[in-house]
Amino acid sequence: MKLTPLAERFVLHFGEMGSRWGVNRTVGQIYALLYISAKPLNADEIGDVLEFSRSNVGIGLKELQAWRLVKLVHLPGDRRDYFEPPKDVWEIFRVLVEERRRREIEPTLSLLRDAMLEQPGSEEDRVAQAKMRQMYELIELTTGWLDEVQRLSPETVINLMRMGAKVQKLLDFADRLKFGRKDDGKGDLP
Amino acid sequence: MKLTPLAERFVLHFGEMGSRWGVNRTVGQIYALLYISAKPLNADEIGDVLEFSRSNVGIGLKELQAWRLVKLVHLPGDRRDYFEPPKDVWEIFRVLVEERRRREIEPTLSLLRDAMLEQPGSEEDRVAQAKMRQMYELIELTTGWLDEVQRLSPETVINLMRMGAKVQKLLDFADRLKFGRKDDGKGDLP
DNA sequence: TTAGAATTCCAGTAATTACTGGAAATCAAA
DNA sequence: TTTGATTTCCAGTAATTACTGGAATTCTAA
Repeated sequence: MKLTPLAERFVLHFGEMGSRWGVNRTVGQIYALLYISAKPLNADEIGDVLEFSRSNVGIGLKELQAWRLVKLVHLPGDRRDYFEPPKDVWEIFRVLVEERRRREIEPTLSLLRDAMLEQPGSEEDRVAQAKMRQMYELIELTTGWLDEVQRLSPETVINLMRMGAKVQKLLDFADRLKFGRKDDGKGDLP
Repeated sequence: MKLTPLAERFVLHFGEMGSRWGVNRTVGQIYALLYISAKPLNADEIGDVLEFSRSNVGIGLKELQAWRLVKLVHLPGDRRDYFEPPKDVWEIFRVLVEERRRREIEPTLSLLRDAMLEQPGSEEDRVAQAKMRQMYELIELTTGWLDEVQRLSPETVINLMRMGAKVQKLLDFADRLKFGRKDDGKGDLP
Protein backbone atom coordinates (compact mmCIF):
# COMPACT_ATOMS: atom_id res chain seq x y z
CA MET A 1 0.00 0.00 0.00
CA LYS A 2 1.16 3.50 -0.72
CA LEU A 3 0.27 7.00 0.41
CA THR A 4 -1.20 9.61 -1.87
CA PRO A 5 1.12 12.61 -2.34
CA LEU A 6 -1.19 14.71 -0.17
CA ALA A 7 -1.07 12.25 2.72
CA GLU A 8 2.64 11.75 2.29
CA ARG A 9 3.39 15.44 2.71
CA PHE A 10 1.33 15.59 5.87
CA VAL A 11 2.99 12.50 7.31
CA LEU A 12 6.52 13.68 6.52
CA HIS A 13 5.82 17.10 8.01
CA PHE A 14 4.67 15.62 11.28
CA GLY A 15 7.70 13.41 11.31
CA GLU A 16 9.92 16.48 11.26
CA MET A 17 7.77 18.37 13.75
CA GLY A 18 7.81 15.38 16.07
CA SER A 19 11.44 16.04 16.87
CA ARG A 20 10.59 19.55 18.07
CA TRP A 21 8.13 18.03 20.51
CA GLY A 22 9.67 15.28 22.60
CA VAL A 23 8.89 12.47 20.13
CA ASN A 24 10.98 11.05 17.33
CA ARG A 25 10.30 11.09 13.62
CA THR A 26 8.79 7.62 13.56
CA VAL A 27 6.29 8.43 16.26
CA GLY A 28 5.31 11.67 14.53
CA GLN A 29 4.72 9.91 11.26
CA ILE A 30 2.68 7.12 12.80
CA TYR A 31 0.47 9.63 14.55
CA ALA A 32 -0.02 11.69 11.41
CA LEU A 33 -0.96 8.60 9.44
CA LEU A 34 -3.52 7.51 12.01
CA TYR A 35 -4.89 11.03 12.27
CA ILE A 36 -5.79 11.33 8.58
CA SER A 37 -6.74 7.70 8.13
CA ALA A 38 -10.41 7.02 7.47
CA LYS A 39 -10.33 3.88 9.60
CA PRO A 40 -8.23 2.34 12.39
CA LEU A 41 -4.98 0.70 11.27
CA ASN A 42 -3.00 -2.21 12.69
CA ALA A 43 0.75 -2.36 13.19
CA ASP A 44 1.37 -4.30 9.97
CA GLU A 45 -0.52 -1.82 7.87
CA ILE A 46 1.36 1.07 9.44
CA GLY A 47 4.75 -0.56 8.95
CA ASP A 48 3.82 -1.39 5.39
CA VAL A 49 2.80 2.14 4.48
CA LEU A 50 5.61 3.95 6.29
CA GLU A 51 8.25 1.28 5.61
CA PHE A 52 9.28 0.82 9.23
CA SER A 53 10.15 -2.49 10.80
CA ARG A 54 7.42 -4.22 12.70
CA SER A 55 9.20 -3.63 16.03
CA ASN A 56 9.73 0.02 15.36
CA VAL A 57 6.02 0.46 14.75
CA GLY A 58 5.32 -1.40 17.97
CA ILE A 59 7.53 0.92 19.99
CA GLY A 60 6.03 3.99 18.35
CA LEU A 61 2.50 2.85 19.07
CA LYS A 62 3.37 2.19 22.68
CA GLU A 63 4.70 5.70 23.04
CA LEU A 64 1.60 7.19 21.42
CA GLN A 65 -0.54 5.21 23.82
CA ALA A 66 1.49 6.54 26.73
CA TRP A 67 0.69 10.02 25.43
CA ARG A 68 -2.97 8.99 25.14
CA LEU A 69 -2.88 10.23 21.56
CA VAL A 70 -4.07 6.94 20.11
CA LYS A 71 -6.51 4.37 21.39
CA LEU A 72 -6.39 0.63 20.95
CA VAL A 73 -9.52 -0.73 19.29
CA HIS A 74 -10.56 -4.15 18.06
CA LEU A 75 -12.43 -4.98 14.91
CA PRO A 76 -15.01 -7.77 15.06
CA GLY A 77 -13.55 -11.09 13.97
CA ASP A 78 -9.96 -9.81 13.97
CA ARG A 79 -7.54 -10.53 16.76
CA ARG A 80 -5.02 -7.89 15.86
CA ASP A 81 -4.71 -4.57 17.66
CA TYR A 82 -5.97 -1.60 15.70
CA PHE A 83 -5.27 2.01 16.56
CA GLU A 84 -7.05 5.30 16.08
CA PRO A 85 -6.76 8.82 17.52
CA PRO A 86 -9.55 10.34 19.62
CA LYS A 87 -12.39 11.39 17.33
CA ASP A 88 -12.67 15.00 18.38
CA VAL A 89 -9.86 17.42 17.69
CA TRP A 90 -10.66 19.28 20.92
CA GLU A 91 -10.24 16.07 22.83
CA ILE A 92 -6.81 15.67 21.25
CA PHE A 93 -5.93 19.22 22.22
CA ARG A 94 -7.02 18.64 25.81
CA VAL A 95 -5.01 15.45 26.10
CA LEU A 96 -1.93 17.15 24.68
CA VAL A 97 -2.16 20.00 27.16
CA GLU A 98 -2.65 17.60 30.06
CA GLU A 99 0.21 15.32 29.11
CA ARG A 100 2.68 18.09 28.47
CA ARG A 101 1.75 19.59 31.76
CA ARG A 102 2.23 16.33 33.59
CA ARG A 103 5.60 15.66 31.97
CA GLU A 104 7.13 19.11 31.79
CA ILE A 105 5.41 21.40 34.25
CA GLU A 106 4.67 19.30 37.29
CA PRO A 107 8.24 18.07 37.86
CA THR A 108 9.44 21.66 37.59
CA LEU A 109 6.85 22.93 40.05
CA SER A 110 7.83 20.23 42.47
CA LEU A 111 11.51 21.15 42.20
CA LEU A 112 10.73 24.82 42.67
CA ARG A 113 8.61 24.14 45.74
CA ASP A 114 11.43 22.16 47.33
CA ALA A 115 14.05 24.72 46.44
CA MET A 116 12.00 27.59 47.85
CA LEU A 117 11.66 25.87 51.20
CA GLU A 118 15.38 25.51 51.67
CA GLN A 119 17.39 27.80 53.90
CA PRO A 120 19.49 29.99 51.59
CA GLY A 121 23.18 29.41 52.23
CA SER A 122 24.38 32.66 50.69
CA GLU A 123 23.37 35.91 49.08
CA GLU A 124 23.41 34.20 45.66
CA ASP A 125 21.03 31.58 46.98
CA ARG A 126 18.68 34.30 48.14
CA VAL A 127 18.67 35.89 44.68
CA ALA A 128 18.20 32.50 43.06
CA GLN A 129 15.29 31.68 45.32
CA ALA A 130 13.60 34.96 44.50
CA LYS A 131 13.85 34.20 40.79
CA MET A 132 12.53 30.72 41.35
CA ARG A 133 9.59 32.15 43.23
CA GLN A 134 8.75 34.42 40.32
CA MET A 135 8.80 31.47 37.97
CA TYR A 136 6.74 29.41 40.37
CA GLU A 137 4.04 32.02 40.69
CA LEU A 138 3.74 32.47 36.95
CA ILE A 139 3.38 28.74 36.37
CA GLU A 140 0.90 28.34 39.21
CA LEU A 141 -1.27 31.12 37.88
CA THR A 142 -1.21 29.78 34.34
CA THR A 143 -1.90 26.16 35.18
CA GLY A 144 -4.59 27.09 37.67
CA TRP A 145 -6.30 29.04 34.94
CA LEU A 146 -5.92 26.14 32.52
CA ASP A 147 -7.60 23.87 35.06
CA GLU A 148 -10.59 26.13 35.20
CA VAL A 149 -10.83 26.52 31.46
CA GLN A 150 -10.69 22.78 30.98
CA ARG A 151 -13.81 22.46 33.07
CA LEU A 152 -15.77 24.56 30.60
CA SER A 153 -17.39 22.93 27.59
CA PRO A 154 -15.56 23.21 24.27
CA GLU A 155 -18.38 25.41 22.99
CA THR A 156 -17.91 27.86 25.84
CA VAL A 157 -14.18 27.93 25.29
CA ILE A 158 -14.70 28.54 21.58
CA ASN A 159 -17.02 31.40 22.36
CA LEU A 160 -14.61 32.95 24.81
CA MET A 161 -11.79 32.66 22.33
CA ARG A 162 -13.84 34.20 19.56
CA MET A 163 -14.46 37.14 21.84
CA GLY A 164 -10.75 37.54 22.41
CA ALA A 165 -9.78 40.86 23.92
CA LYS A 166 -13.38 42.01 23.91
CA VAL A 167 -13.72 40.03 27.11
CA GLN A 168 -11.86 42.68 29.03
CA LYS A 169 -14.07 45.46 27.72
CA LEU A 170 -17.22 43.55 28.49
CA LEU A 171 -15.95 42.89 31.98
CA ASP A 172 -15.32 46.58 32.55
CA PHE A 173 -18.83 47.21 31.37
CA ALA A 174 -20.34 44.57 33.65
CA ASP A 175 -18.28 45.89 36.50
CA ARG A 176 -19.61 49.40 36.08
CA LEU A 177 -23.19 48.27 35.89
CA LYS A 178 -22.82 45.95 38.82
CA PHE A 179 -21.52 48.63 41.13
CA GLY A 180 -23.65 51.39 39.72
CA ARG A 181 -20.73 53.67 38.87
CA LYS A 182 -21.13 56.26 36.19
CA ASP A 183 -17.57 56.01 34.85
CA ASP A 184 -14.33 54.57 36.18
CA GLY A 185 -12.12 56.20 33.60
CA LYS A 186 -11.13 52.92 32.02
CA GLY A 187 -12.95 53.45 28.74
CA ASP A 188 -16.13 51.99 27.36
CA LEU A 189 -17.60 49.45 25.02
CA PRO A 190 -17.16 50.27 21.37
CA MET B 1 33.91 28.81 40.74
CA LYS B 2 31.34 26.36 41.92
CA LEU B 3 27.56 26.29 42.25
CA THR B 4 25.76 26.06 45.57
CA PRO B 5 23.78 22.82 45.96
CA LEU B 6 20.56 24.79 45.51
CA ALA B 7 21.68 26.32 42.23
CA GLU B 8 23.10 23.03 41.03
CA ARG B 9 19.81 21.22 41.45
CA PHE B 10 18.00 23.91 39.50
CA VAL B 11 20.58 23.87 36.71
CA LEU B 12 20.60 20.10 36.38
CA HIS B 13 16.81 19.97 36.32
CA PHE B 14 16.63 22.43 33.46
CA GLY B 15 19.27 20.47 31.63
CA GLU B 16 17.03 17.41 31.70
CA MET B 17 13.91 19.39 30.88
CA GLY B 18 15.67 21.03 27.95
CA SER B 19 15.60 17.78 26.05
CA ARG B 20 11.80 17.65 26.32
CA TRP B 21 11.67 21.06 24.69
CA GLY B 22 13.67 21.18 21.47
CA VAL B 23 16.96 22.17 23.14
CA ASN B 24 19.79 20.01 24.43
CA ARG B 25 21.04 19.57 27.95
CA THR B 26 23.82 22.10 27.60
CA VAL B 27 21.50 24.83 26.43
CA GLY B 28 19.03 24.11 29.21
CA GLN B 29 21.75 24.33 31.83
CA ILE B 30 23.20 27.55 30.47
CA TYR B 31 19.79 29.16 30.50
CA ALA B 32 19.04 28.01 34.03
CA LEU B 33 22.35 29.37 35.24
CA LEU B 34 21.77 32.75 33.65
CA TYR B 35 18.22 32.85 34.96
CA ILE B 36 19.18 32.51 38.61
CA SER B 37 22.39 34.48 38.36
CA ALA B 38 22.43 37.82 40.15
CA LYS B 39 24.46 39.43 37.34
CA PRO B 40 25.22 38.87 33.66
CA LEU B 41 27.84 36.19 32.93
CA ASN B 42 30.35 35.82 30.12
CA ALA B 43 31.13 32.65 28.19
CA ASP B 44 34.22 31.85 30.22
CA GLU B 45 32.41 32.09 33.51
CA ILE B 46 29.63 29.86 32.22
CA GLY B 47 32.04 27.26 30.87
CA ASP B 48 33.95 27.36 34.11
CA VAL B 49 30.92 26.80 36.33
CA LEU B 50 29.22 24.18 34.15
CA GLU B 51 32.44 22.53 32.98
CA PHE B 52 31.69 22.80 29.28
CA SER B 53 34.24 23.60 26.64
CA ARG B 54 34.42 27.18 25.54
CA SER B 55 33.00 26.33 22.08
CA ASN B 56 30.13 24.40 23.50
CA VAL B 57 29.15 27.39 25.60
CA GLY B 58 29.41 29.58 22.49
CA ILE B 59 27.05 27.36 20.52
CA GLY B 60 24.61 27.18 23.41
CA LEU B 61 24.56 30.94 23.83
CA LYS B 62 23.95 31.40 20.14
CA GLU B 63 20.97 29.10 20.31
CA LEU B 64 19.58 30.91 23.34
CA GLN B 65 19.96 34.19 21.48
CA ALA B 66 18.08 32.72 18.52
CA TRP B 67 15.29 31.89 20.95
CA ARG B 68 15.54 35.44 22.32
CA LEU B 69 15.82 33.93 25.79
CA VAL B 70 19.06 35.72 26.58
CA LYS B 71 20.32 39.15 25.64
CA LEU B 72 23.86 40.21 24.95
CA VAL B 73 25.02 43.02 27.21
CA HIS B 74 28.32 44.77 27.72
CA LEU B 75 29.87 45.84 30.97
CA PRO B 76 31.74 49.15 31.04
CA GLY B 77 35.46 48.68 30.50
CA ASP B 78 35.11 45.02 29.49
CA ARG B 79 35.19 43.86 25.93
CA ARG B 80 33.75 40.44 26.52
CA ASP B 81 30.15 39.55 25.75
CA TYR B 82 27.98 39.11 28.79
CA PHE B 83 24.56 37.49 28.78
CA GLU B 84 21.41 37.83 30.82
CA PRO B 85 17.77 36.77 30.43
CA PRO B 86 14.98 39.35 30.06
CA LYS B 87 14.28 40.90 33.47
CA ASP B 88 10.59 40.20 33.66
CA VAL B 89 9.32 36.66 33.88
CA TRP B 90 6.24 37.65 31.87
CA GLU B 91 8.47 38.88 29.13
CA ILE B 92 10.19 35.50 29.09
CA PHE B 93 6.84 33.77 28.91
CA ARG B 94 5.74 35.95 26.00
CA VAL B 95 8.92 35.31 24.07
CA LEU B 96 8.64 31.58 24.62
CA VAL B 97 5.07 31.51 23.35
CA GLU B 98 5.99 33.57 20.31
CA GLU B 99 9.03 31.54 19.41
CA ARG B 100 7.36 28.19 19.80
CA ARG B 101 4.53 29.44 17.68
CA ARG B 102 6.87 30.63 14.98
CA ARG B 103 8.82 27.38 14.92
CA GLU B 104 6.16 24.78 15.47
CA ILE B 105 2.79 26.23 14.60
CA GLU B 106 3.34 28.48 11.61
CA PRO B 107 5.02 25.85 9.41
CA THR B 108 2.17 23.48 10.17
CA LEU B 109 -0.48 26.07 9.38
CA SER B 110 1.23 26.79 6.12
CA LEU B 111 1.33 23.11 5.19
CA LEU B 112 -2.32 22.67 6.10
CA ARG B 113 -3.35 25.67 4.02
CA ASP B 114 -1.55 24.28 0.99
CA ALA B 115 -2.93 20.81 1.48
CA MET B 116 -6.49 22.06 1.84
CA LEU B 117 -6.30 23.89 -1.46
CA GLU B 118 -5.33 20.80 -3.40
CA GLN B 119 -7.79 18.85 -5.50
CA PRO B 120 -8.40 15.57 -3.65
CA GLY B 121 -7.31 12.63 -5.80
CA SER B 122 -9.37 10.02 -4.00
CA GLU B 123 -11.89 9.37 -1.27
CA GLU B 124 -9.04 8.95 1.24
CA ASP B 125 -7.73 12.35 0.27
CA ARG B 126 -11.13 13.87 0.92
CA VAL B 127 -11.25 12.34 4.39
CA ALA B 128 -7.68 13.46 5.04
CA GLN B 129 -8.47 16.99 3.94
CA ALA B 130 -11.47 17.15 6.23
CA LYS B 131 -9.31 16.14 9.20
CA MET B 132 -6.70 18.68 8.23
CA ARG B 133 -9.35 21.37 8.11
CA GLN B 134 -10.46 20.51 11.64
CA MET B 135 -6.90 20.81 12.84
CA TYR B 136 -6.43 24.04 10.95
CA GLU B 137 -9.51 25.65 12.44
CA LEU B 138 -8.53 24.73 15.97
CA ILE B 139 -5.07 26.15 15.57
CA GLU B 140 -6.32 29.33 13.91
CA LEU B 141 -8.79 29.94 16.68
CA THR B 142 -6.24 29.36 19.40
CA THR B 143 -3.45 31.42 17.91
CA GLY B 144 -5.83 34.24 17.00
CA TRP B 145 -6.91 34.34 20.60
CA LEU B 146 -3.30 34.31 21.76
CA ASP B 147 -2.62 37.29 19.52
CA GLU B 148 -5.34 39.27 21.18
CA VAL B 149 -4.31 38.30 24.68
CA GLN B 150 -0.73 39.31 24.00
CA ARG B 151 -1.95 42.81 23.27
CA LEU B 152 -3.29 43.16 26.80
CA SER B 153 -1.04 44.32 29.60
CA PRO B 154 0.38 41.65 31.91
CA GLU B 155 -1.73 43.08 34.73
CA THR B 156 -4.90 42.61 32.73
CA VAL B 157 -3.94 39.07 31.80
CA ILE B 158 -3.17 38.28 35.43
CA ASN B 159 -6.56 39.62 36.45
CA LEU B 160 -8.35 37.62 33.79
CA MET B 161 -6.52 34.47 34.81
CA ARG B 162 -7.29 35.01 38.48
CA MET B 163 -10.96 35.23 37.55
CA GLY B 164 -10.73 31.92 35.74
CA ALA B 165 -14.05 30.35 34.93
CA LYS B 166 -15.88 33.19 36.64
CA VAL B 167 -15.38 35.08 33.41
CA GLN B 168 -18.06 33.05 31.74
CA LYS B 169 -20.57 33.76 34.50
CA LEU B 170 -19.79 37.45 34.49
CA LEU B 171 -20.25 37.52 30.76
CA ASP B 172 -23.64 35.92 31.01
CA PHE B 173 -24.50 38.53 33.58
CA ALA B 174 -23.29 41.40 31.40
CA ASP B 175 -25.13 39.93 28.47
CA ARG B 176 -28.40 39.86 30.34
CA LEU B 177 -28.04 43.40 31.57
CA LYS B 178 -27.01 44.68 28.19
CA PHE B 179 -30.02 43.30 26.45
CA GLY B 180 -32.40 43.89 29.32
CA ARG B 181 -33.53 40.27 29.58
CA LYS B 182 -34.92 39.02 32.88
CA ASP B 183 -33.44 35.53 32.55
CA ASP B 184 -32.02 33.51 29.72
CA GLY B 185 -31.99 30.22 31.63
CA LYS B 186 -28.20 30.01 31.66
CA GLY B 187 -27.81 30.46 35.40
CA ASP B 188 -26.66 33.39 37.46
CA LEU B 189 -23.80 34.91 39.32
CA PRO B 190 -22.95 33.18 42.59
C1' DT C 1 -4.00 -27.99 25.90
C1' DT C 2 -2.19 -26.96 21.76
C1' DA C 3 -1.33 -24.62 17.37
C1' DG C 4 -1.03 -20.58 15.19
C1' DA C 5 -1.11 -15.75 15.12
C1' DA C 6 0.19 -11.58 17.16
C1' DT C 7 2.92 -8.74 20.30
C1' DT C 8 6.86 -7.61 23.20
C1' DC C 9 11.58 -7.85 24.34
C1' DC C 10 16.44 -7.68 23.38
C1' DA C 11 21.14 -7.37 21.59
C1' DG C 12 23.67 -5.70 17.90
C1' DT C 13 24.14 -2.05 14.50
C1' DA C 14 23.23 2.21 12.18
C1' DA C 15 22.34 6.98 12.24
C1' DT C 16 22.18 11.13 14.47
C1' DT C 17 23.50 14.54 17.52
C1' DA C 18 26.65 16.67 20.78
C1' DC C 19 31.18 17.95 22.16
C1' DT C 20 36.08 19.11 21.93
C1' DG C 21 40.36 21.52 20.79
C1' DG C 22 42.55 24.08 17.65
C1' DA C 23 42.70 27.19 13.77
C1' DA C 24 40.82 31.22 11.54
C1' DA C 25 38.50 35.44 11.82
C1' DT C 26 37.00 39.53 14.18
C1' DC C 27 37.44 43.41 16.94
C1' DA C 28 39.03 47.35 19.77
C1' DA C 29 42.66 49.92 21.72
C1' DA C 30 47.20 51.65 21.13
C1' DT D 1 48.10 49.20 11.05
C1' DT D 2 49.55 45.99 14.69
C1' DT D 3 48.73 43.46 18.90
C1' DG D 4 46.39 40.89 22.02
C1' DA D 5 42.09 39.40 23.46
C1' DT D 6 37.75 37.35 22.16
C1' DT D 7 34.56 34.98 19.31
C1' DT D 8 33.32 31.92 15.49
C1' DC D 9 34.10 28.09 12.61
C1' DC D 10 35.37 23.41 11.59
C1' DA D 11 36.81 18.58 11.41
C1' DG D 12 37.33 14.66 14.11
C1' DT D 13 35.52 11.99 17.94
C1' DA D 14 32.42 10.65 21.58
C1' DA D 15 27.95 9.82 23.21
C1' DT D 16 23.34 9.19 22.54
C1' DT D 17 19.37 7.70 20.33
C1' DA D 18 16.88 5.06 16.85
C1' DC D 19 16.22 0.97 14.22
C1' DT D 20 16.35 -3.89 12.85
C1' DG D 21 15.58 -8.87 12.86
C1' DG D 22 15.04 -12.62 15.50
C1' DA D 23 13.85 -14.93 19.77
C1' DA D 24 10.73 -15.27 23.58
C1' DT D 25 6.25 -14.54 25.23
C1' DT D 26 1.39 -13.91 25.22
C1' DC D 27 -3.03 -14.77 23.71
C1' DT D 28 -7.11 -16.82 21.42
C1' DA D 29 -9.75 -20.17 19.13
C1' DA D 30 -10.26 -24.83 18.27
